[in-house]
Amino acid sequence: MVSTAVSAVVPNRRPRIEGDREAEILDAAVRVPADVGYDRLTMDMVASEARAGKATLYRRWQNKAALVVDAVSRAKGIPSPDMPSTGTLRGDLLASWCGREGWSSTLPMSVMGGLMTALHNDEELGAAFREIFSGPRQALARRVFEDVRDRGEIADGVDLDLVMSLLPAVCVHHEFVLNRALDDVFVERVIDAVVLPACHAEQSTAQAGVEPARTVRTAK
Amino acid sequence: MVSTAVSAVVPNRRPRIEGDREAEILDAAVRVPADVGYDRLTMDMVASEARAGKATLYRRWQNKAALVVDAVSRAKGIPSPDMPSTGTLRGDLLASWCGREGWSSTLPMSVMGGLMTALHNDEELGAAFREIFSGPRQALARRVFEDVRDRGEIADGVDLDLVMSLLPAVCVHHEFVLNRALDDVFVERVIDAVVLPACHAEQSTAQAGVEPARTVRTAK
Amino acid sequence: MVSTAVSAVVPNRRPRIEGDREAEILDAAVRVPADVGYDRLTMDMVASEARAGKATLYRRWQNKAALVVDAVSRAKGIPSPDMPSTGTLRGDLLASWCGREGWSSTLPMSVMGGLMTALHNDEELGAAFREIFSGPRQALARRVFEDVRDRGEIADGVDLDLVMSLLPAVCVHHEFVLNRALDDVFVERVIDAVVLPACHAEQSTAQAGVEPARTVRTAK
Amino acid sequence: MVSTAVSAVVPNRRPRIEGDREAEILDAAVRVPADVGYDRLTMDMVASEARAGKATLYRRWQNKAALVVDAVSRAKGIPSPDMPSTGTLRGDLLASWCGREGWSSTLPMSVMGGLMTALHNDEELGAAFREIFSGPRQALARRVFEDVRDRGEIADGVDLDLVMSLLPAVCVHHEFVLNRALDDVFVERVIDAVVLPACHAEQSTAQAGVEPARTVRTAK
DNA sequence: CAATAAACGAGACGGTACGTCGAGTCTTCCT
DNA sequence: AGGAAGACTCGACGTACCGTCTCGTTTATTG
Repeated sequence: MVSTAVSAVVPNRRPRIEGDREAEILDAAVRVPADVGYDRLTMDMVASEARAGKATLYRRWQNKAALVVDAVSRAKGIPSPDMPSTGTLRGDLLASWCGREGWSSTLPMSVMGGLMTALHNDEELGAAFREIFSGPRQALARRVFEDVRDRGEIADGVDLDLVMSLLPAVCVHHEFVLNRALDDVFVERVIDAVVLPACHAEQSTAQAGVEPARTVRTAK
Repeated sequence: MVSTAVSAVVPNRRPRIEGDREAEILDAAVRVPADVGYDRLTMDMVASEARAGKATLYRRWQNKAALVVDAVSRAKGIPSPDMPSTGTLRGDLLASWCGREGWSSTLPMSVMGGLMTALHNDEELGAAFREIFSGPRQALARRVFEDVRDRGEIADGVDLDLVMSLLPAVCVHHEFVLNRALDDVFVERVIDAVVLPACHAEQSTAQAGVEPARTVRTAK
Repeated sequence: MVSTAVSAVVPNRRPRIEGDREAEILDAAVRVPADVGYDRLTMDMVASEARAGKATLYRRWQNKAALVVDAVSRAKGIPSPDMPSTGTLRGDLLASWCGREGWSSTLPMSVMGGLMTALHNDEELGAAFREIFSGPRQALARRVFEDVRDRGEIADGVDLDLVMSLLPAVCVHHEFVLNRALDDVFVERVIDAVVLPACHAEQSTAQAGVEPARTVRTAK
Repeated sequence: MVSTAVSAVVPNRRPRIEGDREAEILDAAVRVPADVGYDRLTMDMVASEARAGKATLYRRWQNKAALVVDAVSRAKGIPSPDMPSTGTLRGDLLASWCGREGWSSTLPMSVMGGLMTALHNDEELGAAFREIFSGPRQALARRVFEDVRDRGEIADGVDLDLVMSLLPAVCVHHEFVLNRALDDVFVERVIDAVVLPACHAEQSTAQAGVEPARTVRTAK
């Protein structure tokens, strides 16, 4: 479990100024690896950058990965939930994904890449990451998409979880698998060519009549 | 550059059975980490599993990541290029993604997660990975999609590269970011709800008249 | 300088029961390490054993070694100066060294071994130790030996300081260097075979005529 | 167990030049702490002085103490067993204890003080120390004393082990407990005033008739 | 009796060294 | 000659303990 969660749940005996030092350390942790990347980042670097003892680091975070997850989450900030609607799904997506505040500006994208290993090896850490980092972002996205559906812009029967994940999925793939730079132009194209069509598609099982999937699957 | 390329281009001094030992080592490398994941895999493990000296490993591969990339590529195998067309895009996709031979069966998905770090930190390695692993798969997919387009099943103006990447993108995101298991049912749903709609969408810039993106972007 | 001196000299602002708490802590310090030895003893152990804060410990003693020196001194107790004479040197030595009250019963001999390091590295601490621990014992011994000499049992010209130190020296060597258990039988043998002969020896420089040390020393 | 013993007993699979690197490291270990003392000496210091990895140190020695014991033993050297007899016990003792080659020159006396802790806490290490360091010295001394006894210079019934230990005992006590510098003059005085009288004393149980120890011990 | 200020318990903190582990290199021996 | 075996350097990891510091909380003396 990551510290943020812990300090929120467990009422520490001595509240202290509460999270004071923690914040400084996380800042330092983000400051340091901006240029080095996750696994060239050492705990000693963070410690000396924050003028902290390593013991202090390990008292609050179980290990390096946990600290970095926390630091990255803080650095990216939780997207402001009071994002004003632009009236259309297209507008909302562009607003939240493009520009200085958008996903593209996720400064430590390289750091996230480095975390993949740890996130997959340590189930608990992965859970913390999804809770702290992905969670709020998904919640925000879901709210946006629900609003839009309620306004009738999304066809009935469309799997909200799926369409919601399209933009992140394509962007992550673009960045990590294809190793291509992400820019606003690309994001816009994806929205127009993928997300909106998926939202407007008739019920996704409509084509079942054309050709049953059974055939293929039984073939294997 | 990774060994496969090297050993293909450079005529090894000692002809030997040619690549014989290499294959054994790669097999060992896949055998070992099936359960441990990339960074719990050590070179010593591979060496002793293959009954080889570490020096031998480093003689053929520049480092651990290069070896694992090679091993994973071999293990997954290059998809057979002579996949018969089923007559529809939907059928072709289901055929190549589902079942025992499909993406879902990519055994060392956990290993790939571990490689992310290395792929991002080492540009050369990333290139090798994309060439050896992604390359053939993308080429195959491209051939399929081009065939389909030539048969008229994909609207004009659709960005082939983009729609081609949709299925992998969503699957990778599902597995790595959401940490959910991939199965044939999910793949089928994605095909129906995302890929096909994107293929049938009218020219992706058509909606520009409805509402110019400019407006929104300037708004932020 | 060690606390005992300090607290005696400086009139504490708040008189309190005066030294009350100090005694409790020293007792705790002796209680704890009975089985662990000096450097497996931690200040936290002492603190929690005494239900005291570490700050309290460091307010009274400069460091761990100072505390342990004090604790050991107290534990051993200062030998009662009113030891009755038995009429012979042999009797006095046996009386003060053997039995339950004797040196052999110096419970924290293992602790003393652990102090060696600190005593040698920290000159000030060593001085305090010699003053608090060795001092009173030497003074007592000196009084005994002087009495005995006055009674004529020790030859003139014998170096009192030297013969005084023989028994402690041999015992310490036995225990620490040879690592053999000390018991009353051994102490008695040393008295008879070493201490008494040295006391009865004619003037120790008498043999200088026999063979001058010069010869050898110049030889080097 | 300490490395010397190990490498002597266990026939290493690969003999190597045998002890090559080990010797270099021990030299470095002695070079470093000459001025700092045992516990200000760190493994990293030794490692970097010897241009060795810490892992190498820990592969050969179980811990810091074991390494230092080995290093000290080597540095002091095993006393040459072919010391020529001077014809008298007094001469032999002076020859072996005084001068540049003597005990006084035991350079790392401060280091030894630091080892006391470890020697007492770690039984195995203490045993190794006594075997490697004390052993040869005691053996040499025993040979000298036996020769002397055979020549008739030591009275019958004298406990050789005891008189043998007198000089070391008094010197160690002088140095460690009294914290006084050891010099040749002091050594000579001890020989004359303590060792020789003990050697010439009549059978050590002779005094039993004078006054039985029982009396005193029952008195307590 | 209430206010005040020192001393206190608790324990977080900076720092330093420990002992472990893995990557990648280098050496020795064997076949 | 080339490879297996494995020792080697390097450097990060996570732990332990020291001695300092900062909290709130007694506690005893004062007003």
